[in-house]
Amino acid sequence: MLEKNFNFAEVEARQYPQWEKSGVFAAQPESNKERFTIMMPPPNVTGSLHMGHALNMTLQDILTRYNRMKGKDSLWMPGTDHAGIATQLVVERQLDAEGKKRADLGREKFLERVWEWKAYSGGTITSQLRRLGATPDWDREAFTMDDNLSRAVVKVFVQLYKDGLLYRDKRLVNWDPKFHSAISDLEVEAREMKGHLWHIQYALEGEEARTITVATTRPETMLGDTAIAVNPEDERYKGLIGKMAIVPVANRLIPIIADEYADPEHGSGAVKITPAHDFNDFEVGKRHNLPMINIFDKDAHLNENAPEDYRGLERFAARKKILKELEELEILEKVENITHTVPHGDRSGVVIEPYLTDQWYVDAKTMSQPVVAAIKSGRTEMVPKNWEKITFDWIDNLQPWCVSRQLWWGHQVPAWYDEDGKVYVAETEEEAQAQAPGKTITRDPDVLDTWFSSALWPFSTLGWPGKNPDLEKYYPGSLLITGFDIIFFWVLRMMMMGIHFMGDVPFKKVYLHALVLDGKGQKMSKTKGNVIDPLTLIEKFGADALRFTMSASAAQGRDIRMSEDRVEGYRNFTTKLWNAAKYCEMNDAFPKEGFDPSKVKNTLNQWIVGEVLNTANSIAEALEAYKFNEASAAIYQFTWGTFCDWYLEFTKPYLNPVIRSDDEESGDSSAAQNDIAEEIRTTTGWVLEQILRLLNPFMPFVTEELYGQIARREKGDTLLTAAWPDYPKALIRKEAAAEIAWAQKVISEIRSVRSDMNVPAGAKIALVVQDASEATKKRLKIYDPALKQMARLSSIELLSGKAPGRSIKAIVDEATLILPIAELIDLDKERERLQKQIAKLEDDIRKTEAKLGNEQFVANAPAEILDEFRTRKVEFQQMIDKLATALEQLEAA
RNA sequence: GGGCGUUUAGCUCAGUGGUAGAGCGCUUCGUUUACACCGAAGAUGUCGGGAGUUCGACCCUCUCAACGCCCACCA
Repeated sequence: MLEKNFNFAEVEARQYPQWEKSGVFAAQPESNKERFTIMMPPPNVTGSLHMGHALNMTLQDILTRYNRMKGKDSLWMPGTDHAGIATQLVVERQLDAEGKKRADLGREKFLERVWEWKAYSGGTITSQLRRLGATPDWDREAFTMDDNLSRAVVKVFVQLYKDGLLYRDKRLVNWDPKFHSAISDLEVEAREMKGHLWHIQYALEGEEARTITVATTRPETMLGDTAIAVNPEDERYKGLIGKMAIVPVANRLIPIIADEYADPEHGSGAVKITPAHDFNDFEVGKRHNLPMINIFDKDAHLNENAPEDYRGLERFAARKKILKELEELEILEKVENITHTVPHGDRSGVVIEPYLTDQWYVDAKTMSQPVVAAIKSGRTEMVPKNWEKITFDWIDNLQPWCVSRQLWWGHQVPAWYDEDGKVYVAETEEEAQAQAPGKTITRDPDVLDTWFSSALWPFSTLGWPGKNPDLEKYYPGSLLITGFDIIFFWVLRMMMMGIHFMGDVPFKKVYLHALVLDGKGQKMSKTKGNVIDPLTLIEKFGADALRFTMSASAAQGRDIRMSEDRVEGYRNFTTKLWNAAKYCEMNDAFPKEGFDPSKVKNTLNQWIVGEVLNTANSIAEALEAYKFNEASAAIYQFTWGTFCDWYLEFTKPYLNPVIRSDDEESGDSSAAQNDIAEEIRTTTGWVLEQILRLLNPFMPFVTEELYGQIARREKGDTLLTAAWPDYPKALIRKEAAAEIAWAQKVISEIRSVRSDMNVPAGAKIALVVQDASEATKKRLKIYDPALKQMARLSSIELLSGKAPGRSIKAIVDEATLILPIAELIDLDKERERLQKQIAKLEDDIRKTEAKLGNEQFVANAPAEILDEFRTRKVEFQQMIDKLATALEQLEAA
């Protein structure tokens, strides 16, 4: 017997290890089944599960399970990422707490610490994925710093260097003064801030009375000025071009140059040029061969290129000091309050400094051209489609990708330098040495951007650069599911690398899902303290409920607001299913071997069997189109709304002898009734089993448990290996569906009337049908037990001619409901109800008539629409007539 | 500044060129042997404003507004 409630905690803990042990998560490279490959976006190895993962992983697991059931050889490749900066930061913080710095330990010891931390916390995220019920091929779990993946990184680096797509260059980078490292454009976050625009007068050489005014938001950088630029068309300054100005405080001479970059409309029209500390100025400087004076050190403190009393000052302290000095010199012409965007490090949170250094760059622009082609030709398709355009726009403005980081945790750059600074790129030190005979070489201390190694994920995890049969079979992947927030960081870079090294796109489709926000629509973040922990929800409502919430919320193109109410609602759904199964068990309604759903005779059974097919089709169709919300809605609606609310209720009278015994008029022999009951039991069991299969990808735990205990309680197989139902079209029986629709309508109407008339719940009423057609009579007979049970009727009587005077009627097709218990009825209320209904119908008729009276409509509307309007009108009129009769009779009473 | 998205029932959100939908919440009723984490019935909307295309617009076009996100070097 099933327990009273679904104990999800117990079931989850018991089921998962069994699944994993059974080995069905594993791909089957030897099989010749059609394959389904999906690469898990590797989470940070030392991280823990957040809502975004829960969404992302649930969707992947649903499709993996679905495809596995469809009989495909499914590879869901799991793994984790070393997450360079993030992980190094955590360990540095730990050291900090011990009062140490990473420099104290030295590189080797520090890396040992990081590996220790990885060993300690690295299992968290993967065990949490198991809690969620995810079924990737764990045996293949990869880590971006595994030996073979690291080999791939080196190989790629060297090859790109040889191909001229990777090079070392001295240019401005986004420098993070806190991490002492370069970061990529993508890791810079522009934050809007209040600031000032200072107008400063620079004196001209030789004519100290004349000045030229420049405007700047960063006065401290004037110590590195090497020119003033004015627009060549700017009449105000034409005469000054070629003259020299004096940088205040620094007392250095700089030329006044003409450059289009200076916008006469902006500021004073003259702009100071600081090539070493501004991206635009850098370009201007290159155009005019200006010297580049770097005035900062790696902490963004002023260095020896600044006047002596500024050296060592932090940049903002320097700003204060210089402003004070300018004021004293009375050359601070004015100060404007402005809001502007200031670049910040997305992880460090400090202001990013454009900084002149040597770094390694990937020629992303060149490499992304084939990516554009692949997307345009449809070799990789993005879902939703609008991301494709955004992608193209981004690629259009692509800058070289700075891939070196001045960190220790990561893949060390495979480049060596000799005493003269000449660089040797090679896979090993021996090879590098061979290129530099007789020289002493030292390795580049920098490591690569985390995303460099994850860009190789689709093939490095399959054994590349080795010759691995897996690579042949599973590349390119069928699908990538990830959040749109890492489309530039990761998706496109995988495409660049995949196309370059594998000669083919890494995946055929990319499904980009939205972000998970908190209940108020805010991004979840630790600093805001609004993070909802998926593990908490799993503990409270079960993994199935959380998974279903994720799936049901995943409409395309919209962020998801996470609310606990919704999870609770789907927890209730698991309970509902559990109880339905319990009901089946109580009624011996189990699936039977050899049962052929297309052979059922009873209308109810024919109908439900067709509904199962419709539902299965809807789910499959929705999943193939990545409409997870529609798929979820279909199975939810069928299970609860169709199976539980209607089918089980409809069939109860046939299964329950107590209810059936007071039905003596149905005319069926008890043998025939037994046959019906038997068919219902078998069908019910079959439907339950289909629900368990269809729902399994979404709610694996509860379905597996019920499958084991009810549906396949003797054989002990599992849904993991069960086939996705493939039904014959013959299951659809239109006539049966129409019959049941009629019965549903009758029952709903009777219920509605009962309720409106305040008939006490316990009181049974009679349905008296006047002048019924033969078809209606037949139907009434077929659904007699169901009508009595579900609409709480005492009897159904057939009358011809006028109904008894003191009765009240409501209309259900031709059926007339008569309530002989006049005392129970509030006449005024009933009159009001009828009048209201009539008024509404009359209004509907007016609208319909107006429509049909419109010549253009009649001329242009398609036939079926026109017909619909005509029948509609007739129906409305019939109902009004019947209601009017009822009202008449009411008045008579 | 550029781009994108959103605006539908009290809340969270689906949705389609042909008389508006779900879940939650709310109201009323209900201990009928699966289920109160339940069942039945019900109320609530000029589908953001305006204009246009169409026989017909919540859906297509334009425009305005509000909110959100992304991108951007304007000193």
